[in-house]
Amino acid sequence: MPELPEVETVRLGLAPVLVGNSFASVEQRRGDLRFPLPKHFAARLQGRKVDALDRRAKYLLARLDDGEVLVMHLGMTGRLSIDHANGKSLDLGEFADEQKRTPKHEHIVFHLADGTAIRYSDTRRFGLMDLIASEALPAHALFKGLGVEPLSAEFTPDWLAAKLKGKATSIKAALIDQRLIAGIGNIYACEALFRAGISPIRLARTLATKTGKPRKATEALVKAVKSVLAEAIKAGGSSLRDYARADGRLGSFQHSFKVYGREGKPCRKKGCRGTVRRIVQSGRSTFYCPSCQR
DNA sequence: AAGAACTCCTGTTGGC
DNA sequence: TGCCAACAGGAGTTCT
Repeated sequence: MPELPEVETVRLGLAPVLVGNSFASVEQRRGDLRFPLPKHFAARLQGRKVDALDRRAKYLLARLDDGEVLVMHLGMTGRLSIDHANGKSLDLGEFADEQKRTPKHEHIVFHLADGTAIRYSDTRRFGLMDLIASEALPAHALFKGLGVEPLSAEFTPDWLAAKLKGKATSIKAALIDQRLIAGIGNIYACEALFRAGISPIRLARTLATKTGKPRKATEALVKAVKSVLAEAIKAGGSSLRDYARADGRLGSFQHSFKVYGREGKPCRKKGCRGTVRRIVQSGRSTFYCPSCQR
């Protein structure tokens, strides 16, 4: 579900209410999400102040005043929504009387000192939360293997070519491999490849020369990845099924999709008469235009 | 050891 | 209408 732009949008929406605030209490309605929640989760959060809210890949990192970090991953259907104490929450209206504030898939509620509540719901429960000491984060299993941030200055054609050199997998699979580039998921991989005019089936190693130097296409791909992610963040992410911003508003980047979810529809590239196709690569749908993506 | 397949979980959708 | 298979912004684990 949420990829880098959606997680970043949630971070931007959450930071103003969370940073500088503290946890008055935490309601934990089950013992696990994808994995068991950490021992004494609610108790360890109680009274802690949030010093900063960061993002790494698709993880949100709430840095606490005791040196621990509240790590959150939204999985496919995880959703954080702000429930302002004064006035009604935009997200809660639908649950009005019947299910009185305990919707079926709302698993955790963070009650903040100022009366605001932050509600975490996750239908499929592929999300995760953990509490990890700040200094232990880089070496932690969840983080130590993560690749480069695609919007950072580190992500360059030279860097990418060096990583793709000799890779036998498809470029699409390489793009969503979090050990290489951290934060790209199925949608933005498809959209970036379309922008760059590169076929998702193309072998990753063909994006590098024999000596691991970038080609024209490598440069186009880096540019495409950065631009599609930046534009998606500006649009507040993409809202398809479960994703909404922390304040309940929807993102709008789904209206800018050129290939994702458009199987059988005409290619949107100027002058191209192709038709968008859907194929399956390592179990995930890939959408692309066979006529203008080579 | 790299790369692909399988797995977790629940809900929705489309075809017969 | 009902039933069932396919599919969904992810990623750790297990196979080949």
